[in-house]
Amino acid sequence: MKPRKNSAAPDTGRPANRNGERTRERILDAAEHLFSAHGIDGVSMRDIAARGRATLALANYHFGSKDGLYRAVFERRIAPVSAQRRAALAKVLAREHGPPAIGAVLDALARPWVELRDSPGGLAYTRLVAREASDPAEGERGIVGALLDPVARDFLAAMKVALPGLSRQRVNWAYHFFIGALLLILANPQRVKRLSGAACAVESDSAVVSEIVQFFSEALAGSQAACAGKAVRKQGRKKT
Amino acid sequence: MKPRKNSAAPDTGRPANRNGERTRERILDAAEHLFSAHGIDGVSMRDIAARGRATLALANYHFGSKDGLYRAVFERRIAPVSAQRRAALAKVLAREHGPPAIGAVLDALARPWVELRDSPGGLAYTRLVAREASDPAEGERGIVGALLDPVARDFLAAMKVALPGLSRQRVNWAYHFFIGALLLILANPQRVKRLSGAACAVESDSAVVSEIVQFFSEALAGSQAACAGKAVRKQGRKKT
DNA sequence: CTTAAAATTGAACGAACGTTTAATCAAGCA
DNA sequence: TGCTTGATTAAACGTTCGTTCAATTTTAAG
Repeated sequence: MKPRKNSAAPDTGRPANRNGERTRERILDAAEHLFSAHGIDGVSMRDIAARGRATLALANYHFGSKDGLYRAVFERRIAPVSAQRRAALAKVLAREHGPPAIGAVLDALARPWVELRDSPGGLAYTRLVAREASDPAEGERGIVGALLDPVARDFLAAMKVALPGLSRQRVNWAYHFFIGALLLILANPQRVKRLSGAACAVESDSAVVSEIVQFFSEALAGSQAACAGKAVRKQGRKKT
Repeated sequence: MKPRKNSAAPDTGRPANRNGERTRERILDAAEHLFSAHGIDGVSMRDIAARGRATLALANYHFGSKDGLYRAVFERRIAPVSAQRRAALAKVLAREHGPPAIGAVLDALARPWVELRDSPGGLAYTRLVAREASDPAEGERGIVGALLDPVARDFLAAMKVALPGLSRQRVNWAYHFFIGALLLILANPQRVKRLSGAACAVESDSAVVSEIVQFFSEALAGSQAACAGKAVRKQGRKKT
């Protein structure tokens, strides 16, 4: 009678009511949009149910609680985008001659998110992820830690490989600065438009992510070259 | 009987109840802490009043409404920190020989915020500002636009002066990337700690802001040098 | 001391909140 | 056809929300 559980993989033998799946997704769409715009505490279950053309009780029936619905919104899209990021990273790391280019790593890190924005609801989802990752109370919910951190660690490791000349501290900081820049642009591009107007074309997400990747790539490549130069000048080795 | 108005400057002839001012500040302290931790919708007026050792009705008496209290929290600290930032910027721009150093501009931009964190409640305030600036609905409230944007435009102009070799687009993007990195570190350093552990010392705010300033300074100085080199090589002028 | 304004209180208002319950509907299977 | 099970509904649960009001206390001034 009562699922009351997140059925992330409904691969049970039961065919399950197809109509039920469709309403489930309608509610998820509504929740995704409203949560991303106003946060989990700024939206009521009634608002979500109404926007998803469903009953209040039905939303609780499918997701158990408001917190369950919030988590389900994240879990719905995380697998595909994480797979895309991992695949892009693997392709970058597959190069055999020399360390991977830092620009390619950063692109694999950010591009899947911005490509997600072209799909319906994708824009709202990226804003929701940005909101959650910036929330000081994020650790209590554990969503970021469970869904985003594993992939993040892979990219951190890849960045260290791509930047052998930089210290671990430097690479770590660079990662977090990069994520911070990306999240702010994803979450609130309105202020960029307000302050910079025509000087920054916020409309094209793809162009924006290219700008971020290029900026940080040049910064890190330059920093690594400077450090290598210092090392060569000081120690007289590492001529490869 | 009823003030119902924000008395930002209580310079009326009336001395006003001294005890009233103290409770006002107690309520503001409580609101600052709770709003920064859970957002405006994640906290009730009752929670705030209780933490400020005041009555629920008293909080509404002093600030009119929940939204008024939220705005009052921002307005209480914005003047000093903005003055500090403007003073620091003026000192940087006062140098007569050559354009100002970009690192000094960025330091004047970020340092007052991190210094604010040493005062009681300052840490909560910076997190609250970061939360508000990252909120997609920030434009509707207008707090950022009214209190933060004016100073931001001054720093944007100063950055263009400090980086004459870079295009306006590039400088604008750099500003927003810098703010994004800064806001994420201010709002949620827990994830940095979780992912990078001992590699990133999040404990010292001053060290963190130095790291950000250094990273972006080197990136921008390097980018400008590269562009200048290209220009010299291509066009053969601008030898000063 | 008197008095008016400011500060503070307890109590209540109606509305909205998340959650639950019991009943009904729709479908696949025996 | 009956039966089982998931999907869906209307209604209500008790709680908490922001706001308001009338009354009281505190303060500063005449």
